Amino acid sequence: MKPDCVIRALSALAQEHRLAAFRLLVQAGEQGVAAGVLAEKLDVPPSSMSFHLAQLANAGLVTQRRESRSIIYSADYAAMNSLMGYLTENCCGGISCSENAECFPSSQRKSA
Amino acid sequence: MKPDCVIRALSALAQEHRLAAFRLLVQAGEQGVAAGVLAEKLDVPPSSMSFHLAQLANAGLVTQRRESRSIIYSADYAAMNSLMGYLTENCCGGISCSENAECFPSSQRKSA
DNA sequence: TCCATATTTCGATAGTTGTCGAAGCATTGG
DNA sequence: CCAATGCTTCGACAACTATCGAAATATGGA
Repeated sequence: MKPDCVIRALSALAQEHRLAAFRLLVQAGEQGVAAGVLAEKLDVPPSSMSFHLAQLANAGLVTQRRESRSIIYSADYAAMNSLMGYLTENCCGGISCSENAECFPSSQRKSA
Repeated sequence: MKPDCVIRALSALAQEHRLAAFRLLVQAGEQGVAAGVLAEKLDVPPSSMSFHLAQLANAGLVTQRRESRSIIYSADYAAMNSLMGYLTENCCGGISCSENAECFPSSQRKSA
């Protein structure tokens, strides 16, 4: 993961509403959550939510897909793993935990 | 670690010069690095460097101590571990790597 | 004491970010 | 084809952030 990309990912998560949204998406797993549902759960106007989701998408931390009228967002676990890997390697003394633990959706956790 | 504190830590790291400075501090270990040395290594004016170091300190990611005329900054591994723990628990599907791996200064790594 | 060194604080300024209503676009149902 | 729904884009504005020179503060040595 390039430093530039790391900065964007960290910036994306370094905001109250975006961190909260991302947590919800991680909990939701592959199934994802619609933009409107996130807006309602976080009590944020749709246009603001859209702005924040765009930032998360730009950082590569979430993916989006249309499903009928809704746009469903999902956490990108691979991107989050990359970020964690970078932080572990470069900001944590270099002890890697990605060798023996990866980040997975909670749905996989339960079945694993 | 409180969400508010997480946001501050992420914000602190979400900046080119600060991320670079923190990486250098992590590499340096307990010994730390003087503010002026960081400024020179990163090619940033002293006043700018001071501003960034204050942000890292405010986020609790670094500690400072005076040593003669210099102010020595050191990475706070415990704070970084807390951050990693929060991210692992809340943004990563909940698979914890802090159970079997902690973040330590590179000096400890070599001797461990 | 006086000067040099190391760093921070202050102040001005440019740029970026967050907010949110209004308007626009895509999709579905009548 | 029209209206309703779901979401995004646009535009304006306030708030925050980064930058950096100049001045202030702290320390150590002559």
